[in-house]
Amino acid sequence: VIKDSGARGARRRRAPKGEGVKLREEILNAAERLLVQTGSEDSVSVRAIADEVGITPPSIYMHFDDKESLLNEVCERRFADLNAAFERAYGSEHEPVAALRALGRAYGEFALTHPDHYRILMMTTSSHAPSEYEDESSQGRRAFTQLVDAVRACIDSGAFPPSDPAATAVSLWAGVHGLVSLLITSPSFPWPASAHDMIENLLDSQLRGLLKNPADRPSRPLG
Amino acid sequence: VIKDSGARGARRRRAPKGEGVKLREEILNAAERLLVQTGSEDSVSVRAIADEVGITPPSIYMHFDDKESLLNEVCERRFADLNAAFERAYGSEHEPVAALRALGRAYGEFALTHPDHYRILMMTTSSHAPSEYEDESSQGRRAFTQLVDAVRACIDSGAFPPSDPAATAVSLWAGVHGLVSLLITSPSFPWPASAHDMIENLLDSQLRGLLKNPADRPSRPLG
DNA sequence: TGTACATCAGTGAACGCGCGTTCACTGATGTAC
DNA sequence: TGTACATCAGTGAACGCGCGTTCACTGATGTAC
Repeated sequence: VIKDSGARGARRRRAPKGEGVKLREEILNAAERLLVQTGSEDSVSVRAIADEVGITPPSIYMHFDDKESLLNEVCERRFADLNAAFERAYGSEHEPVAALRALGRAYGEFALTHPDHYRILMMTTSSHAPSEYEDESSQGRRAFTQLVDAVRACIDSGAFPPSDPAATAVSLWAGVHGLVSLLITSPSFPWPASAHDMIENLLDSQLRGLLKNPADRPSRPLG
Repeated sequence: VIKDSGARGARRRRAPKGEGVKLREEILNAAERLLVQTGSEDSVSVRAIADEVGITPPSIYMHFDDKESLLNEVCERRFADLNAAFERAYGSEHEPVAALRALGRAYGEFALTHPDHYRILMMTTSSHAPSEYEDESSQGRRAFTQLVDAVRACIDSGAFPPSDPAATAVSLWAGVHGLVSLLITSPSFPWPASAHDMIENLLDSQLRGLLKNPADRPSRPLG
């Protein structure tokens, strides 16, 4: 049996000195691509990643200690994206409540645009990120801190009555997270409206519940 | 090597005629026990279940077509429990808003008492229950219908303004589901309060956002 | 410009593992006589 | 009450599979002379 020397069988050109980082990057991208395609962490095997890149499995270990640290890095990268989206959204509004709402919308959009990343980041007890939240500087902590700050701004402006901003932030986070994670988990559920409309409806009623004077709210039809 | 004939090595007494159902039940219980202990569907292998029961793996196939239908049955059983808890909670209150609140509380309690079942039921895209919600008579559908009915009662009583009860039910479901699923997924997150307090706080602000006249609400301290 | 050589990115083969499932079988239970 | 026999619940061994990881190696790249 003679191996054909086409693209499939071709041996990878060895990376020149100092360009090993390139392959490392390629591996991360491939892992991410597979995660999106299969939608399950379990299907992303070291072998599959190597195949996707066009290298052999052992090569992975030149660039990563083990599978866990590889996936860990993929996740941190995506969390950084979420933070970027948060900053864009928050910067786009000046009124504190509107800015808070923009955060909620951005969060939901992020989740529904990257459902597979979202599932891995937020819907699994990731063994490979044991101290995700313990590390003050982690991307996850940064995102939550920004949400708390946004709630505090609403309290400071007098739009919300005084209360623990962290507790309120948790309620808001819970609402949007709950909705998007249900949408991701159960797409075949008979949802009463589009994802977008349900997110807006949820933010409506959540923010109304938080306002000091609900009559102040920017009016939106409900019925 | 002589096998000791103690409890370990003892061959199982063959079930007498008509009592095959007993072993079937034992298998389901063992699968459930393992699910709770390991907290992961992946660790519940056919071999582990057989071991837990004290039989050999092939015996499983006398009672179930395959692993999938076994796990499917375990899940439906737990959903039935949720429905029972719903009925108890709803029956315990006569005022519609209080009854709705009782449902929310019961849901959260169910999730936090059986976190591993909850994860499997509500936090994974269960390949083994593809038509969970399409089947009108499924336990999952029953639970959601009860929630919608409770919301409708609030609207009918005049406590909530007229709106689509299903859409409002989704918002409430999202909130409590979001909170408990975050608690389950990220126990090491620096939560600002106890699970119980956060659920109450969430229900407070959610219900306040839904009431026609928020001043009517049963007063609870917030600060 | 030409040659010998060190480096080290990537390879090929293999390891031990646990998985779901199958198959021909064993042997206690219950029945027919 | 005693014996021959059919049933069928549960067994033991094996199947093929994909997994993460290891190891000694190969051979193109880049360098020293």
